[in-house]
Amino acid sequence: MPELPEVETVRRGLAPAMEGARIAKVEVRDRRLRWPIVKGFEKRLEGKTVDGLGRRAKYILADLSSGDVLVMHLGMSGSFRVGKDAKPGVYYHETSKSTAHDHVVFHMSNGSTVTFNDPRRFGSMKLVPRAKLDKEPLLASLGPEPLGNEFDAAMLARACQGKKTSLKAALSDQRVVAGLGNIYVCEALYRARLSPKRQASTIADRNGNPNARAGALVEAIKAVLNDAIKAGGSSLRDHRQADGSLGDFQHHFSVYDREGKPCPDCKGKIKRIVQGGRSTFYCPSCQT
DNA sequence: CTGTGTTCCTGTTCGC
DNA sequence: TGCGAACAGGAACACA
Repeated sequence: MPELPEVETVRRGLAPAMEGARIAKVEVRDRRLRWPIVKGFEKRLEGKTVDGLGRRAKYILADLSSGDVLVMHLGMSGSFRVGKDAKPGVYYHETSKSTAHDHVVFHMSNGSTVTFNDPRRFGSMKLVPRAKLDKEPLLASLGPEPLGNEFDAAMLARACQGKKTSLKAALSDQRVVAGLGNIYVCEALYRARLSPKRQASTIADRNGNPNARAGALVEAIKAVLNDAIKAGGSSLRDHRQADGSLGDFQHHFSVYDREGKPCPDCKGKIKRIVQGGRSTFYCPSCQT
């Protein structure tokens, strides 16, 4: 659920509380995330300063004064909340009276409390020495950042060259382009007027050079991500921003979760199909 | 190597 | 109203 725009929104929400601040204490209330939080995790963080908060694909990266980087992923249901001077073990933020699923709490020296909540526990936290970050398996095979200058039609076409799989599957593959998930793949394909069922290789010629479809797709991806970040991300279900407010990009969805509703363009019915076990929403008449 | 299917998990929604 | 089934989805992993 949290895709690139949501993760970027979360990063921006955490920055005021964490950047330049020292981690005074770490409480791990449940170590069972996607991978167990390792023994010694807390001690390796306590007393260290967060020099900067960055993002790569759907990962948030906290640069620490110790030379470690804290690599965090929200999984599908992960969220952060920022509070002030919370009482340990009582409650951790004003926006919730419950500590259910509050798995990790960072008490910052500036009085802020940063709480990681994740009901489904698909999220993860891992400490990696900065010098080894480029070798980190979680990050090493990620494709280009879609909002970076280096991501263009030529690069996307090359990544899709010879691919027999669908455009939906290709864009969902983090090795092709990093940070898209089910929602923004659907929305980008709609904006580019390309069918999710189209073979991925058809955005390139036989030499891997981009055609007009590749150009349209790159522009659509960048536009939809920028629009979503501007709106503070989407908040399907209960996904909140770090300050507790709700993003509102879901009100701008053209096709996602709109089965049977009219296409904004041709007014035909939006269709839902299943690809790779996941729902795909698209307009069969506009998207070819 | 490539492409596809399975699995982890729990809150929400839906049909009876 | 209550209850079980279906569904949601990021990404590692297994497998053909």
